[in-house]
Order: sequence, then structure tokens, then C-alpha cells
Amino acid sequence: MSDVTIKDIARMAGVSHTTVSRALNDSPLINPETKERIKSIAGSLNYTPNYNAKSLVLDRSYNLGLFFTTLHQGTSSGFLYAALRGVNEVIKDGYNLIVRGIDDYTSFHHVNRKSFDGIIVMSQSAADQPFIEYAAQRAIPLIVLNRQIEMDGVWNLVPDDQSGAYRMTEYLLQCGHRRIAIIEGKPGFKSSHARKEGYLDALRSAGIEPEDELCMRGEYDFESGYQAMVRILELKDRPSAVFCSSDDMALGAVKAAAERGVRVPDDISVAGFDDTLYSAFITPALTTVRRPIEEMSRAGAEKLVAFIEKKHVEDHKRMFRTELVIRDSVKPISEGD
Amino acid sequence: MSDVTIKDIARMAGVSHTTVSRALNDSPLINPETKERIKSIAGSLNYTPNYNAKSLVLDRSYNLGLFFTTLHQGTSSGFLYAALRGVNEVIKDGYNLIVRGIDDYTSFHHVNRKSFDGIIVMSQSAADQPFIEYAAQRAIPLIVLNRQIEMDGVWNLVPDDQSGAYRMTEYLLQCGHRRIAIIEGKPGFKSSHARKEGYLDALRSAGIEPEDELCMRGEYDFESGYQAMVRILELKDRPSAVFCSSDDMALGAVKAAAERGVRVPDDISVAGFDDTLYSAFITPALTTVRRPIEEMSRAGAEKLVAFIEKKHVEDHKRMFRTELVIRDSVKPISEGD
DNA sequence: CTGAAAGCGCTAACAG
DNA sequence: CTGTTAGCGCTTTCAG
Repeated sequence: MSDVTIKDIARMAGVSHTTVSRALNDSPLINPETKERIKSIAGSLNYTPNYNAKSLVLDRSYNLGLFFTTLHQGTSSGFLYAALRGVNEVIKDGYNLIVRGIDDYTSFHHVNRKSFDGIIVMSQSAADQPFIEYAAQRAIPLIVLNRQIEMDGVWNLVPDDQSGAYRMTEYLLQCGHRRIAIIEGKPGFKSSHARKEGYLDALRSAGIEPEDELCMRGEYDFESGYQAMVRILELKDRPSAVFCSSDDMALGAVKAAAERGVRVPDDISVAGFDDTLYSAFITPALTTVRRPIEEMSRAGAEKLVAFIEKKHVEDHKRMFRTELVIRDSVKPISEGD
Repeated sequence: MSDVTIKDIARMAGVSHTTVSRALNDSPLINPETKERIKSIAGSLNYTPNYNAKSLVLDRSYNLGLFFTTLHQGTSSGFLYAALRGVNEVIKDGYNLIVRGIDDYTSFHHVNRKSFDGIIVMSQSAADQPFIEYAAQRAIPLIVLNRQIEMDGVWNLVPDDQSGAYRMTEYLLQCGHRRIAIIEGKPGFKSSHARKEGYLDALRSAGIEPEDELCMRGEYDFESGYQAMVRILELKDRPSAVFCSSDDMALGAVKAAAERGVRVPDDISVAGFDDTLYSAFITPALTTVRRPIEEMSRAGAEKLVAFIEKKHVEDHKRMFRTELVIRDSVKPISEGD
């Protein structure tokens, strides 16, 4: 049924299977008429090439990998979704997109040039480094998104988290906030570090010395945001604004505040980071920083596919601008410090 | 470098490549000592089998497909995430998971038994039917999740949306609500239909005739929930509760209410459906219906893999119980009708 | 423009 | 227990 081969077609067309192969691949060597004839027979037989055979001889797998640090924790569903969409928009037919968490691999044995024409790593942590190096060393076309890495010959597209955090903090300062707390991201994630740095820089630029007391640990998820906010609200000297390193944590923070009768933004301002799908829709709508995940993924996939198909090279590093999204969860304060 | 073949190993071990093949595949025919020797040589050479060659001869692709109706609209990121996690937990190594939106296919040519050892369809709409039939007809091991289908020989695991909606509506009635509006899901999605049916059934069981005026169209997303709620609030005779066919729409509804000074749940109750990740964390925490997407996906993947590997068959249909999750967005009303 | 022959890397009879 | 041989379906020299 679906096991028609080029030999079957060859027999029916009265030509050799070589000719069929060439015709189906649009070789210019073939007489247009026989080519048409062969194609129509193939069509009527509902022929589908055996990609395993093609792969073997052409040394291409038609597989692209999209790998995340983890699919268990720290990866928000919105992040996954945006990345998947961005990549899928580009690759259309012609490639299979294989999605996986790097921490699901027990060994990297299955990761090699024969099995992957190219790999996109959505990296969120330095824990990916061994995987990235493994792939690079196996000479698999490779592009690393989201996390900055220092490797030659590996493409790297990242959002400018630090300047995003800087601008957000700056904005909070402009709104008159002086004591600004931060709820940090998952320890070990480069993005957590970059966001905190941006926050610290902005504070210092404004001549404000950061206070350790106002730096809370978080895990990027709702629950940790909630917990951190509880601790913040218990502070004797409560800050007037809280910069959360993710929207998920900002949600948790808002929730914790609401449960304690503290109103956002009237009693305390809360800012997020990520601009997840729902941030615009919750109450209060979240003031946050947008990362261009989907655009970045699209650009990455385009680069990768172009390289695989045309061996076309270009600049290797690029930063994607983040964007301040001002909504309702941050409020200027009138009274001085 | 990564191009070591069994022939290279054979040469070094002083045996035939057949022996190497057998040894590496743990054939009982091989002398344990030579087997060990061969394996250690393979290890030191960092040998990786060429899966394209294996695929060709074994007629297995080592690919599993996870297909969604669409990756563009109507699929929430939480849904995608839960499904992906559930499946990935099961397949571990040994299979590549290929993720795709069915509506991204321009033709199904690439979908065949040579390219997929099995397929999981996360179906959300009857629009998938052609795809499902195509795959079934090509004799690809197939399992359809989430949407009920009528086809023999195709496994089908679905959440009981209708009874979930029924129980939610029943709960609203128990809370004293008489006029209950519904914001419906995306037209054409089977789940939209099932949820509405559950709602209607419960109403009728309570002797209440459903009112057309209280049935609002929606699209499963935030924005449509918002819009629908605006229309509900403009009604002369406003209902005391709103059953939203998705949490995303419930969020939109809450937002619309808040903006108009209508408090949830004090002035109006809002119920959702899905129990997305954030529904517990927003204010007010959403009363909703949980669908066991991740469990369902896990069960589906297990069935599929078992079938592929052991040709083991079992019952073909199964319904997964949905669960009422009572939180804060619905409030009993004391005053009578 | 077309065909014969070889081979991609691996597994599977079939003989020993 | 091991080797010889053939072949999976396709592309690619190399000759016409």
C-alpha cells in the first residue's frame, strides 16, 4: 500500500530506477516528457520516498532538534510555546522538529550528526554546557538561544535581560520608588544573574546602595514568588516596589499581597519580567519586560536552516532588544522617601 | 571522528562485521568474551550506530509524532506543556518525539509508517479528522487523545468534559445561583460542545430552562472571555454566575468585571475550566475543572510504545475523570432568586 | 538524455 | 559460536 518504491515506478514506466530517481528529484538531465510521465505514475501510485533510505545515502536525517534545559521546572509553558511556535513557523515541511529536555537524556549517544541535521538549544542554565559542547564537538550545526555563551563557531542569539532589568528598575525609580525589592530567578540560571545585575546597576546609577535585605531568592515559579512576597511584606521597613524576575513570580507576589489586604499597586507596586501571555489580562495588568522569544526562535531557525541548506554563514552573535511594557501594577508615589 | 562503523570495529577486533553487529545488539549467539572485547573497542572508539541504516533495514524510524490541532490559536500553552511533559516522561531514550501542528502540514506526504513508528494526536477539533484518517489508513500505530472519535482500531483517551461541565454547573446551582451564563469555547471544537452540553444538562436537571441570552460565544482565549463578559455585564438582567469554558476566558472575564467595578466573587461568581497552572495563583483563585492532560498523555504514550514494541493490545477506549476544583471565584448567594 | 553497477551502514538468513 | 552473502531503497559515478 504505502510500500511503492522507485523500482515499481520504473517497471511501470519502462525505464530504470535511476531515471525515476532523477525525475522525482527534478534533475535537469531528464527529458521533460518522461519526467512528467514518471511523476504522474508516482502520483497515481501514491508514492512516498523512503526517507530512511534517502537519509542513509544522503547523510541527512531531516531532523532538527529543539532542546530545552529542562521540561520539568523553571521552564514556563509560555516560554516553551513561544519557542516552539517561532521555530515551527520557519521549518514548515522538509524537517521534523524533535523537542526534548536536555535533562531527560541519560546519555548523549543519540545526539550526533547522523541523527540531527541541526540543533537549536533554548538554553536557560549553565547546566546545558556539557550538552552544547558535545554537540559542537560532534560538528552538528548548532545555535544557542536565550543564554549567552562564549564559544567560537556557535551561533548565539540572546535577549538583553540585563538592560531590560535595568530599564525596569530605572522606571521604578522614575516613579519615585527608592526602596525597591527584587525577587530573583532560579539560582544558576544565567538570566537570573543578568536580571539582578541590571537591577543593581540601575540602583547604583541612581546613587542608591542595594540592600541585601531586599534581595529575595526565587525559583521563577508562582509559588516561590508568593513565598518571597510573604517575607517582603513581613519586613519592618517595607519597600514601596518589588521587581520580580518573572511574571509567574509577580503573579505569586500579587496573590500574597492580596491575601494580606495589601493592594497592588496602591499600597505596593509590583513589576514582572517576561510578558507572558496572561500578564496583560490579570488584575492588575502587569507592568513587565517583554523578551522576544518567538522572534528569537524564528531568527535562530532561519539561520540554522539557511546554514544547513546553503552553507551560508554570517555574524555569529546577536542580542535582541527587550522592551518595557507599562501597564497597571506599578504606580508612581507622590510622597518623598 | 563520529564516523566509526561496525566494519572498523570488526577490523580491529579481527572478526566479521556481522559478529560486531550481533555483539552490540547483545545477541545470545556470541561468546561472552568476544562480546566484551567488541563492546570495549566500540566504547573506546566512541562508536555510535548509524540510525539511518538501522532504520532502513529494520523498517523502524525511532520517531514518534505528537500532533496538535494547531499551534496558532485555541491551543493554550499550558495544554501543550502538559501534553509534552506527559509523553516525554514515558519515551525517554530510544525515540525521538516530533512535535507539530496539524495545520502546519501543507500535505501529509511526510506522514507514513516509514517515518513514524507511532503517532499521538492531541485532537481538539474535528478539523483533525482527515489527518487521523490518513494516518490510520497508512497503518501507523495511532492514538487519539482528548477528543472523542468514532473509529475502530484507533485508541482514544478523552477527558470527560461533559460531566465536568455538568458537575460545575451543578455546583453553581448548589451555591444558590439560578441564572448562570456560559461563555462557550471555540466553535467547532468538540470540547466546546461537550462543555456546553454538560451545562445545559445540569440546568435542565434542575428544572431551569436555559436562556439563549445567557449563552455567549467565545474562542477559548483571554480576549474573547473579556469581550463576552463585557456583553454579560451590559445585560439588563444580569446573571449571578458565569461559567467560562476555559480558564483563559475566565481570566478575561474577571478582568472585564474588575475594570467595571464589579467584584468577583462578591458581585458575580466566575467559574473556569482546565485548571491551568496559574489558576490557583491569581486573585481570586479560580474555581475550575481539572482535566488530566498530563496523565492522559502519559497513558497514551505508554500504550503506544507498548504496542510498537510488544504488539500488545488492550481496550481501545477510555475516559479520564475530570475533577471539580473549588477555590475562591465562586460564592454562594443567600438571597433567593 | 538514460542505464548498469556500486555502495551508504546495518541486519538476517544460511552455512558451517 | 562465527562468517559469507544478500539486500533494505535510494543516489551517484561512469559509460554510453
